Amino acid sequence: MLCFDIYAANHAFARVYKPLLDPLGLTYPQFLVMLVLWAEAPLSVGTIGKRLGLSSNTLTPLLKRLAQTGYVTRRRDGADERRVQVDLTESGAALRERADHVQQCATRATGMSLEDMQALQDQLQRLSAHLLESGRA
Amino acid sequence: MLCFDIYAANHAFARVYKPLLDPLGLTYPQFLVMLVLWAEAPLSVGTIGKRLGLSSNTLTPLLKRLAQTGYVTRRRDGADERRVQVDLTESGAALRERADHVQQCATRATGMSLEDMQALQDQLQRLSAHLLESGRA
DNA sequence: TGCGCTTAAATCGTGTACGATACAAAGGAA
DNA sequence: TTCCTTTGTATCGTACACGATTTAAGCGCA
Repeated sequence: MLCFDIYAANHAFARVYKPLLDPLGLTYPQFLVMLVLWAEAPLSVGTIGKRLGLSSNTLTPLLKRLAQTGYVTRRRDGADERRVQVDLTESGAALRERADHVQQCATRATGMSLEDMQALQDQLQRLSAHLLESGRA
Repeated sequence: MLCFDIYAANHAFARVYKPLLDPLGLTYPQFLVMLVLWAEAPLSVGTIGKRLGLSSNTLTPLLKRLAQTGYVTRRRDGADERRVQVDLTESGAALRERADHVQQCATRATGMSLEDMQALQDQLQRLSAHLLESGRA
């Protein structure tokens, strides 16, 4: 079963990342949120959720922990008081360099060439698109 | 990032399976455990864990829920009282037919040919093996 | 026989995930 | 304006996932 192998690969990645992320004070999902913010910040809770496929019920407590750790700030958008803008702190932005090293370690751990990795990513993206599409039908 | 795409694909699968599994009274992880048991039963808690990469701290409550639903039984192994043998009930074994239909729906939802799917599974299995290997080094 | 080491489950605390719901702010129609 | 609907977060309850610890059952060896 394909779902089985993806489940296993996801676990395997989480296990590779955990010892690398522990010194940074990040969990694996928190790291994924930071990846999104390093690419573009500030972002609203909802926008982060769209990028990761998560909703506020998961993100709100996660972001509160990131804020408590001191990597992000959360404040109401002045223009639209419904929105909460999440931004990087200086400390959160500075973490990016150390995170790059984490990525390199993780990439090495896959044992794959960059071309194979890119091909696999393309396949997975097509797969996800198909699965989500069929969910709406 | 590859980890990102695998994370997304795993979520996408969970979302496809949820509406299919709800009528069966199973969650996605519970379904994975049932897959293992349908392939071979009875099995000890530890053996199920090896197949799925989970330990007793996750499996014990999950198996208790499966037992409460009436799909499995849990009893101490007479030969080795440390072990708990998990076996299918009549109802749990009978569920297999309905589950086959779920698998067909999910397979269709991938939008992939059987050959492509097999190739992707092989890649993922090699990837997981590499990741787990590098974790021990 | 007895002592210690290992192994198998269970338990505990923390942190995701998610459906359902609540609630306040925004935006529109009468 | 007033009401109604939509939108963006937050909250609640249930169910994984996992590190750390606990407990009990084998097992080995002096």
